[in-house]
Amino acid sequence: MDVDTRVLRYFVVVAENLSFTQAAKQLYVAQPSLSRQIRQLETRLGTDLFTRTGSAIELTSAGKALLEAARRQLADWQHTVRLTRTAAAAEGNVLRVGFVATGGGSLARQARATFTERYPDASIDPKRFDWGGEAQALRDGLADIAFVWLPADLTGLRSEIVAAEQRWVAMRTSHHLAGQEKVSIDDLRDEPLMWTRVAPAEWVDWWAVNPRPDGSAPVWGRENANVEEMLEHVATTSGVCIGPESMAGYYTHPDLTWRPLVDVEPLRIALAWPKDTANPLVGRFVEIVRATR
Amino acid sequence: MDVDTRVLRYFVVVAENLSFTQAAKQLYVAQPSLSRQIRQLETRLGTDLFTRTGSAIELTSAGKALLEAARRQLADWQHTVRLTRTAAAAEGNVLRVGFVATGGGSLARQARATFTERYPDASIDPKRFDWGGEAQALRDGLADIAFVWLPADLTGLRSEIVAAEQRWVAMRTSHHLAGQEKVSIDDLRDEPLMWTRVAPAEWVDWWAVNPRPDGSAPVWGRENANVEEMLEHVATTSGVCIGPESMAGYYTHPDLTWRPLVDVEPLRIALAWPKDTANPLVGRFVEIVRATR
DNA sequence: GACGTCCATGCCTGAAACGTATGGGCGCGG
DNA sequence: CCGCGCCCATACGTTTCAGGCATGGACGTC
Repeated sequence: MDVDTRVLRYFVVVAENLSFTQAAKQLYVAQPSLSRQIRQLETRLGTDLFTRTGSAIELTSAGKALLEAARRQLADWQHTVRLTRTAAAAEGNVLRVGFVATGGGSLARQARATFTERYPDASIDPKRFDWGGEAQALRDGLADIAFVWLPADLTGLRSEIVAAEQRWVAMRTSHHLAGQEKVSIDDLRDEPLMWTRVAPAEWVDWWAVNPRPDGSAPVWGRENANVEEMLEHVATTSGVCIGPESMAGYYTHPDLTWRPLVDVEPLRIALAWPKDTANPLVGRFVEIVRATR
Repeated sequence: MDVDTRVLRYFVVVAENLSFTQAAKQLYVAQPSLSRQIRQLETRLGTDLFTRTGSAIELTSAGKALLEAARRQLADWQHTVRLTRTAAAAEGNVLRVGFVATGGGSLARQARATFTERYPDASIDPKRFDWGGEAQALRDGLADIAFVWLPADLTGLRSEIVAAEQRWVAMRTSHHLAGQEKVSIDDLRDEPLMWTRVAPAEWVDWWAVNPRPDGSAPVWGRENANVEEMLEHVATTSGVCIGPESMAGYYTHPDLTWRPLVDVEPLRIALAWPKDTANPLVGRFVEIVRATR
């Protein structure tokens, strides 16, 4: 009997919520579609997975058995995808280094230089991801190792903090704060702040310093998925954005002015990689970053 | 990334044959469809699984990694399906006993009587399968235990031989061999013999006594999937069929005559069940069959 | 008894898998 | 050297199915 992992995901979410309606919202599908998928799964298995007593639903013993197994099955498949993707890179003696925007900054560049010098047969393949995407990329096998901006979900990964950077603020050059030499978080009280829906809420709040020291909430500006989109918004609207110091150096722009944000904690940058990796270059890169730091 | 187990099966067969064309024949799909499925899998993984050099194809290292994992994944899923289906039966205190045609014969009937007497809260659910389907039914979780006719593929199953039966021949009452009291395998040299494509070739050959003692091959008659279809053919054509002695007693028919087949080895019947079963009734049934034998 | 909540069903649409037909590259033998 | 066969890729039409929307029916609550 064949099955799609999508159906298994559906089943797990329904079983965890014990509600088709709630699960449908969580999965961004319509409730009837979900009902039909689960019903079809039951038909093909030849046994009911839920008891439907009018409004509420409950797991049958078959459903309980499948829930446990489906979770394992999904985790195994994710693992398989990662190993398969990694195998190709390892074969080609390539190390895919994931990062966001400026990633690990100058530390990353130095480490790369040392790496290419010490291992001339190997090559580094930098992979840029959208906000908050580096950690998931490691789990999905789209990168072998990554410079991860904290906070981040590091489940299933090994990691160590390798750098920290002061946070700076970017604004239009004509912005009234551009005249100051440095900016306080309190100065940003009424400034629309760029944000994203592609990263977890925790990530967004950390960058936005939400809540502010005085307990207030930021004013939210335009939504974006990555650094280019963000800076495009900053250069063309009245909003501002916060980024690490290296961003001020790497993303210069005539219409853009960067100023240090003095009274917030700095960005911590971790080097992270999957607990089980088939790429032997990962360990070597970690060594070099450790020595470079 | 989602995937259907069907695609994984496709990939495994292609990888084992190292040929899209051969794999397509084996999977009963057209070759272009197979090519597309694999190509899509590669696209979604973001890495090639085969190197296509004109005619021949070869596994990449990513392909090798996936092959191993996909085999495991498919085995795990089959296992999951079995456990899920079994859970429902175990919950209902039901033991699904698989068999083919007359299955375990009188031994099975006696064992069932003893079982229902000793465990009045439990119930036995007899499940009839087509030729050669009992063993696969155990692996698929469609039965908890089965009387399996040998030869059969018992991979993944525990089993013990519990009975043997003389083989008999059935023919139309007007058939010229119906006059004899017993039949020799040599008498069947020119008689069209019923056969099936739903069971493995090894199974069919064993029943047909192929090759015959004199080295010849049987004359093949009508194809069928189970005992009713087979006997329908025998009663209405000039062909004959071979079955165990109990079949002569359980499937009587005015147009049908059964005669013992004297010079062939008897049918051996095994009691078989999955190595890991969640149904506690399995062990009890095994005990009873052992004591009954 | 009216209303809200939740799951099931009917109908339509769009995507994707499948089959048939065909094209292109490669090797082999005449 | 050319034709032929083998094998994989591509093109196109068809069918199947997942998904969305609208709606019905059962149950609980106020």
